[in-house]
Amino acid sequence: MATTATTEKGRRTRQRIIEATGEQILAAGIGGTTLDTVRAATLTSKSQLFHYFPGGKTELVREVAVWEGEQLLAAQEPEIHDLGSWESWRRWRDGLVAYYLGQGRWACPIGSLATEAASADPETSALITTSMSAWKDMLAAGVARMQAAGHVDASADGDLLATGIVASIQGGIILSQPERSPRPLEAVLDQVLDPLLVRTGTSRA
Amino acid sequence: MATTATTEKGRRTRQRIIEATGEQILAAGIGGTTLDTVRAATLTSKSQLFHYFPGGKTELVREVAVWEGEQLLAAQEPEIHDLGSWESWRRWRDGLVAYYLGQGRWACPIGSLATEAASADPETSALITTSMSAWKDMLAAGVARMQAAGHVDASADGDLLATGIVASIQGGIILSQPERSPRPLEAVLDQVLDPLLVRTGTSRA
DNA sequence: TCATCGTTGGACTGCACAGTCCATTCCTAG
DNA sequence: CTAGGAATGGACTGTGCAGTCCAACGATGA
Repeated sequence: MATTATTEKGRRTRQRIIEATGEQILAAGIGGTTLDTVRAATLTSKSQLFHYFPGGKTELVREVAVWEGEQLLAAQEPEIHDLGSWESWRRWRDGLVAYYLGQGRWACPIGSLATEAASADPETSALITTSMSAWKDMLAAGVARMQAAGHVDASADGDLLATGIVASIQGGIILSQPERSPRPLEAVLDQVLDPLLVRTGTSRA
Repeated sequence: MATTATTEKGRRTRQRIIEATGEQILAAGIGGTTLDTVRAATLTSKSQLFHYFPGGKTELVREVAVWEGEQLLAAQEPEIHDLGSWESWRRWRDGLVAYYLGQGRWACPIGSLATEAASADPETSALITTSMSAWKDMLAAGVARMQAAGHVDASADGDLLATGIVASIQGGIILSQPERSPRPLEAVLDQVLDPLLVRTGTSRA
């Protein structure tokens, strides 16, 4: 498999294709993204697309899924590695909302891929699940840190809580999308983060 | 516009087309649903599709969106009109999970349409928003009933809470989908319903 | 019984788009 | 400066699919 990327130049071209495709998918969905529009946006040719992605569109979409997954986590640095205090959670929350806001479009690169790929390409679907799990695990680690610090009930199921947070983000974005407003996302995030943010030292029965 | 449905027979055919299309969209997405597969599934002909839906696939999808919106609310009867007690909320919650479970596939007819249509057809997107809002409003009314009965803080923002619930459902399903398990959905639902179910120590086994 | 309108059948058109193929240019090592 | 592999250009093919068109069938009222 020495085919796909050998030269530095080649790697950059390949990366350019992935990123442009990601943007188009975010804006128009997988179905609304064609190899021709990608080609136009990247000033490449058809042969390059198949040179770097022999598996065609399917493979390209998969690479996009992986890339977006990494980007999403990267966008949450450095807070995602902290999350050991209420302040850190809040900064993380604000940063996340800002990230989606900066996206221009109210859609999660991963979430939108998830729904569309689920019924089309199981392998892409699996990649996305991996991303989601990694994300959830980092949040769960944060919850565990809160518990270790005694800020949160040790009896709470951190994994379940983290799952709820991720789900809330996804659902919040779905509702934010048509409204073109961060409100729904913020509303649901605040609700689900409540147990982490609210109890300033005192626990709520 | 007497074109679309005059006879009883015609109306039934039209409805059959809508429902079959809905099923296919749920299973394969809008992009994965073609007029030919719909034609095959309904034992109709191309001309019938365009006879009943002169606007073509676009119009058909819109009708599906409306229909699914109604179905979703209908599936929550009669609890959705109550929601004045913890028990009612719990029954509603269980019924909803059961509904999605019975769907065979972990996808919300409305939610999956939402993401895919958002970037393709603004009008369909608007229809879905309407459905979502109606849904949210009914839940908000339930919250208000809980408040009126003194079961929930009167100071809570019912509309925001309802938004959070809907968002949680959508997000929960996204995560439930690849896992093929109701867990994530249940996890997030329980978290967001917590303020409604937990208060004043009664119930919540 | 005929006339009219709704319903149905299915062949046909046109296009958008994934994927193929070969020719050409660019880069770098030797 | 040259040979070979990588990178690029772009014409071409095949097909899946939305949408068109016309011809036939069926019911209902006059």
